[in-house]
Amino acid sequence: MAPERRHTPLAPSCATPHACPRPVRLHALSRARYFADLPPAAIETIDARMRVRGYAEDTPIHRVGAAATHLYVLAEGKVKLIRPTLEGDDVLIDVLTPGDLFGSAAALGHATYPDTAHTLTVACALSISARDFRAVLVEYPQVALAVLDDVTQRLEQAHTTVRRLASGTVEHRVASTLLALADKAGEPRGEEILLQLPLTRPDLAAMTGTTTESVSRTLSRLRRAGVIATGRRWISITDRGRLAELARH
Amino acid sequence: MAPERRHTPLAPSCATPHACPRPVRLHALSRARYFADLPPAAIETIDARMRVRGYAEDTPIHRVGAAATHLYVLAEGKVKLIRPTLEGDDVLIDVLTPGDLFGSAAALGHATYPDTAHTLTVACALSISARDFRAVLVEYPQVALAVLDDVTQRLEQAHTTVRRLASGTVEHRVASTLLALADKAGEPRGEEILLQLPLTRPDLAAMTGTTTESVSRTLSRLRRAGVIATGRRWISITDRGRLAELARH
DNA sequence: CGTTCGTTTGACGGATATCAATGATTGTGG
DNA sequence: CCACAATCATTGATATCCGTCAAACGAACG
Repeated sequence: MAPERRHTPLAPSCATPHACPRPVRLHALSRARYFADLPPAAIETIDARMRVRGYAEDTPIHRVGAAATHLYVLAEGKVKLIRPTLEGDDVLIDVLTPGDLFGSAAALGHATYPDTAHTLTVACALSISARDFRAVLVEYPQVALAVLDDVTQRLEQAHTTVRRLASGTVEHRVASTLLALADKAGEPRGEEILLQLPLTRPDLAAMTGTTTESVSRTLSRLRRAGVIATGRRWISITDRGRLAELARH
Repeated sequence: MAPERRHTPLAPSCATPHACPRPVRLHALSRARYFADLPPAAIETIDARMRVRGYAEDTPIHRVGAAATHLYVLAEGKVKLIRPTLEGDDVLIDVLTPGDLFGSAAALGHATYPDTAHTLTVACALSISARDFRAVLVEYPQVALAVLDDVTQRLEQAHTTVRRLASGTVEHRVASTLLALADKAGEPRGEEILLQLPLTRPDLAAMTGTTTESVSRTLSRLRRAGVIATGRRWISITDRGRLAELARH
């Protein structure tokens, strides 16, 4: 079935944690969609108010229930947003990629974070206090508009997720979740699209509202159908068209 | 079981459609959280850029796929946001109450609306073109912050909905959906909380990701347990504590 | 009074959660 | 370099929840 068997095709998380030198910071800032259109001087000003920190793989950046003091902009790596249910199991709300804003509860005067941000890979995030953030928004209205655009887009995305979860069979949900992930964090590898995420079966189950076993069974079926290739903590999409077909019908 | 049987306890939608006189408009504007803190002069300025329209019950305000030209602020009534799945059935994404912003795709440069806004009751909405809206945001940074707060809050809400849909049985989802609705549109009626919404079983099914029949069965069970009282297009919560119990456990 | 729409209930089969065990991959320490 | 432990993934068997089909019922409206 699968042309060949590979081991961990994911690019190694070789970036050194806890090291984000100033050029990297500035680059990250200018790449973040909020600041892309600002003059370099303004970016420097904003940079002065932000702090940078690197995080190792599988590390919490902020935890649910903790005091919400800072906002974050993801500069490098992938981060998952998880929200605990009252029964103890977590739901994977969203996967963040560089440029995404998170921890925005802080800007709202919320006392605590409603969810936990957890690194999937080695990551680097910029943080800014809620007060400073609001000051920047007032000072640069175009930034406020850009942030608003981003959050609105995320809201759309969340609504799409709601639609996804509310409809269809496990196979539908898994297929369309894989497509969404491919769009967000997929990397073309010749014919296939490799999901550059160390996602486990429990992670996928938490995203699709099902169980580890059902996800495994579904992926096995898709693998036998030649639509995807999977391994330990990685998934590659070999037939995007057919996958979209399965998600839709 | 139920102490007494009532017919349509919902307050009649007696407001005259298509009539939103200027004082009502100004009141609505100042009540909308975006403009609450602005001086009256600023509110008048903004009002000048907005148009008002009344809508009859069960009427679309904007349809999915239509050109996204305007944003709306709900001034009166209740509106549901629905998004069609590719299979034809709709998913009820959110229920809007006065003060809520919707149609915000227009502000993002999206060509078309990603969802349909449909009135549940007689309603009144203010509309403003995307261009004018952005102008207002630049002119009044505090408004931009307020709007950002609102959208962020809605994002949180959407994430909560995702969590709800991704976990538990139909009974869990129905119970927690009822609680969310009670918080948003509930009206205390002595001991009980009446949901001031003409929600049908299909509507609830579209919110909880299940079928009309399953919703009906679940509600019947809850009714027999004395937790709620139901009728044609209305639901009342008689034992909020127990309902929360069912949603949690 | 009859029609219509919303709701309820029953029966049945299939999808899926659950329980349980096995297999595969990675990393660790000898 | 190998063996072991730990983690992740897979597969099977079974019970059950829930979606589907079908029919009857009740309230609202003209």
